[in-house]
Amino acid sequence: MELPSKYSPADCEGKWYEYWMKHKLFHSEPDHREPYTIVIPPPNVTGVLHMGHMLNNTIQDILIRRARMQGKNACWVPGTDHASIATEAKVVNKLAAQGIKKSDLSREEFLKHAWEWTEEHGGIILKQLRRLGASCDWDRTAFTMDEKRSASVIKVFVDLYNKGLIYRGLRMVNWDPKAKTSLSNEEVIYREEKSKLYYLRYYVAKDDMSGETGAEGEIVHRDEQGRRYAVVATTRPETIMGDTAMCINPKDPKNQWLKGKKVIVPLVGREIPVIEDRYVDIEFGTGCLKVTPAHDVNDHMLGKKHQLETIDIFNPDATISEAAGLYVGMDRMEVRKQIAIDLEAAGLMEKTEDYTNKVGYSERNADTAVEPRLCMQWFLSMQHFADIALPPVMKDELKFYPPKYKSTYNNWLENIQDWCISRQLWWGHRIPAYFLPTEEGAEEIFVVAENIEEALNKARQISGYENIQAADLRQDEDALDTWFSSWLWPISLFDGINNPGNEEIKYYYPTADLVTGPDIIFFWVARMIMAGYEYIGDMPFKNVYFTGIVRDKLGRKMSKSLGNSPDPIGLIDTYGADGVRMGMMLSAPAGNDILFDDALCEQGRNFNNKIWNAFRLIKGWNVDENLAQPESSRIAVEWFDAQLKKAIAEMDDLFSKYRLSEALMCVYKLFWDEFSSWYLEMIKPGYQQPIDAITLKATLHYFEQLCLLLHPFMPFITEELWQNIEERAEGESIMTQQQAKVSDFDKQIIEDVEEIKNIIAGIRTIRLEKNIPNKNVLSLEVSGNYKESYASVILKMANLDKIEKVEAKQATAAAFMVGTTEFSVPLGDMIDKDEEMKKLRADLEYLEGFRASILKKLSNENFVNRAPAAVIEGERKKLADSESKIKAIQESMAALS
RNA sequence: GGGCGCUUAGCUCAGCUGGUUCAGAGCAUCUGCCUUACAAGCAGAGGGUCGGCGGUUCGAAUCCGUCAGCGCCCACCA
Repeated sequence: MELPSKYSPADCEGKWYEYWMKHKLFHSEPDHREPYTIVIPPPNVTGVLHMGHMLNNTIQDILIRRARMQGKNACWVPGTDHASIATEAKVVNKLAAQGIKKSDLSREEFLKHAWEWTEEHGGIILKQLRRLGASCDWDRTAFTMDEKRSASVIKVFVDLYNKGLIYRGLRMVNWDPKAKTSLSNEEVIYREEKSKLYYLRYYVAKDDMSGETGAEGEIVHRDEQGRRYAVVATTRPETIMGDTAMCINPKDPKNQWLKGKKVIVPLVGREIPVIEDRYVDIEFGTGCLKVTPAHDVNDHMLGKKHQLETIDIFNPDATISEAAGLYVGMDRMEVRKQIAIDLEAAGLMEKTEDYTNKVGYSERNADTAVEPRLCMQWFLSMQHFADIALPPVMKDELKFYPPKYKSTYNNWLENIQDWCISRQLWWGHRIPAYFLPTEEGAEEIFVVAENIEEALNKARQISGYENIQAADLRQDEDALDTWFSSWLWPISLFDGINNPGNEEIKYYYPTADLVTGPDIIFFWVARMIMAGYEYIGDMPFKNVYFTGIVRDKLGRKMSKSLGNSPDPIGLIDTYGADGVRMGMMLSAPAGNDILFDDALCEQGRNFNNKIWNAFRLIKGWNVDENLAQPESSRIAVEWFDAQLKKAIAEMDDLFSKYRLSEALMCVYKLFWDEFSSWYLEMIKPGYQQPIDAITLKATLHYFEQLCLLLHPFMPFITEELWQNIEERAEGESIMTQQQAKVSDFDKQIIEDVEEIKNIIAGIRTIRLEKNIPNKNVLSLEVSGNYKESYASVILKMANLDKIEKVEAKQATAAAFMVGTTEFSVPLGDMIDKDEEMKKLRADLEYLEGFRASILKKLSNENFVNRAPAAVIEGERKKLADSESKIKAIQESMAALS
């Protein structure tokens, strides 16, 4: 068989993925084996693969493939999320491009467009995951809005409502004026922004202009006519139309004179009372606060406390409403500019100052500032859920990797606020609440039920509505927050809501690991834990692996606007899926941000070639059944066995700690350094010479074992090579082979060979320094002890003709030390005495310094008296070693001169 | 304002229940090699007083304090 010298991913990847699919190797059914389940964090149905997905899914695939190769029944369930607000926004934009306005469509018409869009773009991302090699059980592909998942959501809503945990109320919520929907607190991102602080004049109403000077410390403003006014500092002058009070701190000496007065809202001319509340910070601005109960969370709180009127001056799209009386129809941002000009012109603007404050933005509409708005919404009471979800994490029953996120989690749950679950959107699960017809202005009456029939039944039990018909019921227009379906994901995927206690949920739940980003710890992770305990009574997953954020090599977030986000599929085309997977993993310790660089994929690709070429070498050998196994090969085989077992133990430990990049590095070094650079060189027959059967068999076995260890990281090339190690039956795959289990190994031989390697390296260094080609045969002389039983390996690896024990080294030999033994290579007149002397002197100097420092330590009474015996013993040994080395060097120097 | 975390070779990071597995790894760099597995490679080499200062200790990258810089999360100062 003739193999090319470079591995070609394109020739292998598609082929083997199809093979795996054809033989249903990703599919899982409950059986007697231990289950190992991962549910994918469902990407947005219309999304495309980005680097974050690549990282996340590479990790999941590594975990799932490894579990499979350890005899577990591995099940990785894929799916997509309907992402209500994001998808709806995309559909709205697409329709707008076609000249269709959402407001011109009925709900049904809009949903038809949305489904079309979903079907057109849906699942692209899942197809892309196949290029990565993701071994998902595609037969189980789910969608958060498919039939089962939708039924689960509705059932849970009704259940929680019946439990009294869901309620409806008029609250101040975060309002996205672009999407015209409410948002949960978690969906608001605060950004620091440069703005202005406007100081406005609020004249005192019906001012008698008395009170020449107030009490001590009072500050009374007067204009040219002597009229008194208060100054209010605000960042939002456009909301003054909604002012219904001015508030001062009752203890504020500056503003005592305002007590009990009324002031006039500038421009608007309305009189509002001055109220007193200790909420107001005396030190901030002038100590006077304008109160706009409809448009600020704190003002709303003040409004309720002091029974203030609420004037909502905004329309849902944040243009000014009729109620404002001024600037009606204008956008809030425009009004801010205009009103500043008008206030200035009217002499009502005292001054402006530059100011930095935090403005909330919608997570999905990054350019739209969120507006606090009072409206009727549905909420989920969270205290109950916090109570059940906090302890298991704090007690490490459910583990977080890295554990630092426990504090974040704890912090959020201890300050939990109710979850606003309704969204004024159409794309999503419609809230199963049905309103009964009522008189205009009367309190609303509704029933919550899984479907219209049940709703009708419930409605008919309400007095006065015994004869109500389905057509009289009006379902709530709102949809549920996307996360209200995602939080059920680990349960609903196995139909555990609709069909509690079914075989699948019993078998696959709790899942093993969740792999996700820390950015959705509140949105999703915490809420899944809540739903898990509420509905199954158990954790949804045993471990959470938080990945970092993928950044570019300069540490910047990847973003479209920066153009620093590589196209994942393009990367796979260039470096191969295995190369890219390795590139991702090489720099991804759990929880750390990863600084992605193409060079890492290149390293991955290079590693592929290394593996490929090692295989070419082994495959190229001819076996001679009559050939005896050389001693050096016997040692090599024995040594590598230990080395392999050692690495397996290390990897096992690293995997148990979710240190995947270190596990990869471990097998990387095992393959490249130990196997390729040492083992293969030790057993390599001379050019065109045959190899003995025992060594070849062992080597093929080791190669296969290495492939098994590498497979979770690089599935394609390992399958390709595994299939070529020997003839395999159709349907067989490396995927389903079992990796070797951890076992004891010979530590001594590893230690011994390390010493032998040092001797070989010493000789190689001499060759390099003296410019002696590898093919020139040298001899080695030893003064002292060394592991003679390994002589055959040294002879072969260093190309020596003999190793002789001598009393003292020859004057014309280049020497080096390994441990306390001196080795030398006689070089005759090739030696440069001065050069050699210089080197020896430097070594001597270093050793003498070293000895001095130990002597100093050992003569320190405190040290000798207090340090443990073992430590002192160690120091004594160091001293003895250094002294024998010094002696050897002095002898060499004497011989040279 | 509250909380969490980070600072170790040029880069990315490991080590942090104190002492020969303590100064490490990978990449990058430098030197010499196109030696028939691999130049996407081989063989060698150099490189850090572990952010600053103070303390505890016989002994500190490791524990304590403090300062500086960086990052993240939470919070209603207009």
